[in-house]
Parts: sequence; C-alpha cells; structure tokens
Amino acid sequence: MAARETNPNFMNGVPELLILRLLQQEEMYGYEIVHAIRSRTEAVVAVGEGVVYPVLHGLERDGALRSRRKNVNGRSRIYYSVTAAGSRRLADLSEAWSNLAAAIQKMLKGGRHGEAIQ
Amino acid sequence: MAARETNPNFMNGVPELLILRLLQQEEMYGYEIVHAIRSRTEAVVAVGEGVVYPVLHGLERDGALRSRRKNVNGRSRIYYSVTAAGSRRLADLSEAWSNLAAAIQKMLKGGRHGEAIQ
DNA sequence: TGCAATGCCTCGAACCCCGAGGTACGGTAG
DNA sequence: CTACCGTACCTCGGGGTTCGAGGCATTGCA
Repeated sequence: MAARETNPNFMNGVPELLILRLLQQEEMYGYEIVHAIRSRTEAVVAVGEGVVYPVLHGLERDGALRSRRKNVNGRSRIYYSVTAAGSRRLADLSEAWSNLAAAIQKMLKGGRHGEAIQ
Repeated sequence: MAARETNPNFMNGVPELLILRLLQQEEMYGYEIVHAIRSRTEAVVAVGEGVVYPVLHGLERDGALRSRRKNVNGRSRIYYSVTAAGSRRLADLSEAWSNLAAAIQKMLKGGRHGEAIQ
C-alpha cells in the first residue's frame, strides 16, 4: 500500500487502448509501438516491451489484430494491423474511456452534489 | 484477456483519487462514499465496499486521512477527513490524472506525426 | 573485438480491483 | 415475534494487468 516507485498506476487497459489506436492509424511492429507511445505522449505514458508484446499476442488471439512478417534491412519484423473486430473493440474502449474521463473530470472540477448537468 | 463482465478495468488508482476528492469537500463515512461515488458519476464509476474500505484504511495508515467515531441514530459511523498530507496527495494524484487524461485524449483525437498511409 | 541499438520473447513478482461472505443492529411488514 | 431489508463495518481469495529483469539473435559502428 506504500512505496509507489513506478508510474502512478493510474491506468488499466490504457495500453490496449493506445495500441489499438496506433495500429488503426498505421501498421506497426512491437518495438516501434513501445517507442511511439513514449514519444507521442511525451513520456507521460511509458509502457515497456513486457507490456506491449503480451497485449499484442492477446489481441491477435482474440481476433482483434492480424499480423504479417516482413523483412527490412535483414531484420525480421512482425507488423500488426487491426481487423474489423479490432476496430469495433477500439470504438467501445474509446467510448468507455471518454465516459470515464468525463465523469472523473466533473468530480474533480465541479463541487457540491450532482446538480444534473446534462 | 477475455471475459470483460465487470467495469472495463480502465481505472487504477481512481478509487483513491475520488475518495480523497470527496473527503476534501465533506467529511464522510465508508458506506456513504460507496453510494456517493455511484450517484455522482451516474454509475459510470461504481466501486464496491470491498474497494472503499481497504483504500480508506491504507490512506489512514499513510497519514492521509484521520478518522473519528460518531454515533447517529444509535448507529456507529466512522467519519474520515483529509489531513494536510492527504491534501498534498490529492493535489499530486489530481495533476497526474490530468496529465494522463490529456495525453490520451490527444492520441485519441488527433493523429499527428506520420499520418496518411493512403 | 566490443558495445550499442534493433527486434523478438517470457517469467515471476507486485499490484489493484472485485465479489462473496461475515458480523451486527434498527426499523418495518406480516 | 419473527423475517427481512437497509444500514454500517470488515476481510478474504481470486483474477486480471502491469512491471522489471532477463534471455536470444542480428546489424552497425568504433
């Protein structure tokens, strides 16, 4: 309960969300994703390879991603892209995130009871 | 990786954040907090007692909360309020959350970077 | 030759959340 | 008076995620 040395664990499912989002924009491989997330969030979110690869495998096993092997400069890379199912999943997660963020934001900003804001 | 029956686990540390925020506005007891969170987020966030009580105990043990027993209608309640340390903790977590939410929002909305794969 | 970067991967520990279950009491319906 | 529900506290075990460390292989550069 004490000692919070690592990233404030404020995220859960966030890696999956970000990975799906990245891959929807552009075909990418694992190692690239790790650096892309760190770069595009300006290190606010920093996931390691130990997070990315398992998520990638899980999503592919669920049919949300498809992969193809490609050789570049004598190096073997595995590129991933989203399937139709993955796109749907991204939409769902994305909406869930928006709802959550909005609800929390409202609690942090606004005071006093729920005055029905609609 | 399968079976996502419960709340999409999109939060981590969120309960702690919301509890601190509620208690900063108003002295409250555990059972009340459970219902307050559910009510004020319109059920978007729904944490159970099994989440709230342990967090409460942990925060008190860390010196972020102080408690006092109070009898109301012959019922014994334990009211919690934030200490100076708790207030600081809330400020930190709150800022961390804002940064995270902003970073993710940016990735979800804007594409930027190497876009256009055709 | 040596070392860094690229690129893939897995394992065990740590962490957090969840639901189920337990205790106790007051009020109310039957 | 007995059930039962709501209030109010609590803990435990299980499951899901993330993390860091580490392993393996190749290319490029000094």
